[in-house]
Amino acid sequence: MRLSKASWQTYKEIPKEAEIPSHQLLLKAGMIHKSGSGIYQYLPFALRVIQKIENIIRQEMDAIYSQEITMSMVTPGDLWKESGRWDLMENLMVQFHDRGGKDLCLSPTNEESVTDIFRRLVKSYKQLPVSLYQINTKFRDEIRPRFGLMRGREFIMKDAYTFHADKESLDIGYDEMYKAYSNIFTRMGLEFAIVEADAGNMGTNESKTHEFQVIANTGEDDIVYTEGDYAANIEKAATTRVGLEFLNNEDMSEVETPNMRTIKDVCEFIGTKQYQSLKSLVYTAVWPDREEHFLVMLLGDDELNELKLKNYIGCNFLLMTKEETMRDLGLIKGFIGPTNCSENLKVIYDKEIDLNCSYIVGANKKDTHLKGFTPSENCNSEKVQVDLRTAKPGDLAPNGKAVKIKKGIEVGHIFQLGDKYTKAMKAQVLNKEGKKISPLMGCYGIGVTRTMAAAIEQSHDENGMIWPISIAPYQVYFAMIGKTDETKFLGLDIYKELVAAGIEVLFDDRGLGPGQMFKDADLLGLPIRLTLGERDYKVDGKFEIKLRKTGDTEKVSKDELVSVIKNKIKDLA
RNA sequence: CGGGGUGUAGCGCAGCCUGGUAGCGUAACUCGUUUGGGACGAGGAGGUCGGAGGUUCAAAUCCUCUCACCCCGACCA
Repeated sequence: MRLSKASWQTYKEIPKEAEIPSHQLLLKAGMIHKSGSGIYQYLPFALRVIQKIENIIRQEMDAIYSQEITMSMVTPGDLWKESGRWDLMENLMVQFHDRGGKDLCLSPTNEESVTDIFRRLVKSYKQLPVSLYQINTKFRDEIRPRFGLMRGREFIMKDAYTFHADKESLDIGYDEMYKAYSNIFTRMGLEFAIVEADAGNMGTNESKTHEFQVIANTGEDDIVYTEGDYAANIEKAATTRVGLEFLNNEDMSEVETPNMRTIKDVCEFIGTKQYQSLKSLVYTAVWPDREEHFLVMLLGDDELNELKLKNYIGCNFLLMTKEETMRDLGLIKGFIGPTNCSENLKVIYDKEIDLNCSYIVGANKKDTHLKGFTPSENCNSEKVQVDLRTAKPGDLAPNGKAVKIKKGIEVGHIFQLGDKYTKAMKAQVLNKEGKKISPLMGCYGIGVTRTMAAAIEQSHDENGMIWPISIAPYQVYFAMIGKTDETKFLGLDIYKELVAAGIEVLFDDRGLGPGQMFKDADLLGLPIRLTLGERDYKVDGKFEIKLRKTGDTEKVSKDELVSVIKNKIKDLA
């Protein structure tokens, strides 16, 4: 592309709404425009990145014999009613109706559509497994869109779906997809981690599910990992603590703790370690038809992992219990404990708590704590023990190594769905015995536009983006400095020669000052910058090649240009 | 939805407290000089001050309502 023919505008100042590097740089480099909250226009250079990402995905999907399809973005409400998600996803979906009053929605995901395709297409186990994918626009009316492309409402996603006769086949399909995903993100030049994840509403507890996380400081997810062989999303990570020394079987007594509402205050006052006390949290679990209240007990210096609690309870959502409800349950805020409270309150202990040891807890009495509280002796309610705590650095992973935590951006997620949709939508096939079975499904997503943003988050500097060559909008930024016809002809010649050699070149023939071109080049972050400077060229007849990532430069003569650049491209790949 | 914040030219901001009819920087436009890190000079253009209502002789400014957007939480590729 010649910039003199292109529509491209960069900016010196960036809209204040952009807070993270990818959002700021995409706007500054004129690659995207916002058209509404969480909705963006992709301008030419962004589109080129997107297309490159898509093509890598296509190649890797093709390699595992997944077939590309395109499902409609608008889907009929009837399909969603069959699966039961029409009402369930009401808040996430934009729902509307046509002139005939028929319900429609903008697809936030496509399990229903693909299952519908499947049930019309496949009648026999002999046709299994089936693997289909699409790369398409999704719309999710997110509660809070943010960070530009990182969490948009409209975004591009690759979603793949597989159908299998049995679990064994599903596992094989899942592993293939797992490997394909590894290849995809590796080829994109991204540093990423594959982590054990929480299945959320998508699957059951036995379903395998992994997330692909691009490592970046601005990531929204915490990844708990050890060197080598363990990585899990903090939502899921089940680690254990080390070096705890609990007190044994003390007698229980009341301690006056006026106005000491934090564990820190109480423990300092009594002179114990924070983990020798128990933290009491009150949660209300909500189902469509009922509510239940829970008292969650954790070691004093641990934090609750709400997702673990929600998964254990199996409710629709979880709320902090309201103050008046707490009063009804006999709980005094700041001094809550598992004694003297209502029978309507179910007590759950975190698994790190040794029920036979003694702790400081709230006494459910104003300005009072209990010392020497031993769950097995001083509490008559049922003692349920579950892993509820949030993993911390230094904990031990299942492999016995101490874990660390780093930030990640979830760019891919693979799930085993089971027969949830095939059952609900009666997508059945005949097995060998001629009996109807509901095939097992897997679903596999990649956030294409999010991946573009994640690549920037991972790789940029104060001057702009630094693209991995496999997804850069172009491979080479060719800056031409000089105004004489001679230089212009030379530049155009070189440009044509490079293009003819199959190199992707962005030719800056705008005739701007060198500073402006270099600033734009750095901002756009193409891996290789080629400069034709009239002044220098007259002296030594050479061009300059500079690498965006390292800043290394070298001088090259005209005849070597194509071969040197081709080698650089190879080195960068 | 709860909490916090912002809306004035494409973008970044000042003006608002103490009402008098809008300004700075930058980008974009024209002319000229510049050409290895956003260069300089000159000229011109661009705004229903988010919207509605109210107070007032007079509202960007004060009052009421409303909308949009951003940030913190639940959601997720």
